[in-house]
Amino acid sequence: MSPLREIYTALYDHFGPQNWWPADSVLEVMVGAVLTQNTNWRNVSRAIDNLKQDHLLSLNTLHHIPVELLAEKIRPSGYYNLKAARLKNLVRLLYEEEQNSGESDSEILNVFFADDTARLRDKLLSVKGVGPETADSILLYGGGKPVFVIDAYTYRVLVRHGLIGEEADYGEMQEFFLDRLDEDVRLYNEYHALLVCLGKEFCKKRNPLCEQCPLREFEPIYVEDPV
DNA sequence: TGCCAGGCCGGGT
DNA sequence: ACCCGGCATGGC
Repeated sequence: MSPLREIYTALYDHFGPQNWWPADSVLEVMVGAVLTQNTNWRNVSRAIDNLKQDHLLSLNTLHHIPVELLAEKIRPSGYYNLKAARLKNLVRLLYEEEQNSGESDSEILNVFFADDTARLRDKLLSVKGVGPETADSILLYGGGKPVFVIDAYTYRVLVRHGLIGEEADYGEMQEFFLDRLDEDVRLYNEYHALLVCLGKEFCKKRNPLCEQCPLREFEPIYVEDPV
């Protein structure tokens, strides 16, 4: 049995189902995916609350709001000038390319996601400020596509348990999972969420030994230069 | 108090 | 092809 399967079971038994993404709409998933870049979710949550309170969480509004004002609203999420521009870039892809000014957000987004996954990924990656993790999060958690999301925690877990080399890049890690797991959106969803859950509690940069971690039985190796 | 957080881009070598 | 600094708030 693949260690990936056993690791999943251990995480699931320890943390239980995560039912990601924490959002009320597909658009909120996409906005959250940008705002959470290298940022604690607590701060992202505040920024999204600001947008909701001011009724700014719609494609039309986000498209027309001045970028400076948007930046002010998402301030708690950090890198706010950068992220405001990135959100505008992403919304422009959805709002203008789909040319559906008369339709609702959900209709526009349904049309957007009704496309080949690989082509969707390319479209998302063409947006300045959307990299592989943000694109894949949007595909999996927003569009329900069978894509495995890799992040810094995933990298740490794989390296610290000797499953992959330190030089592994995003694509190699993604391939590592896809080669060893059945194609299953539900599984991909829970697996990444569980890895993040694990990371927040047990796999931060400074505690490479993870002695209390639910994965301590899976041949953890000491990493001299903590990744 | 410094380090860290669910990255990504652009410039330099 | 790498490597690195910049981006920025809030929690512990």
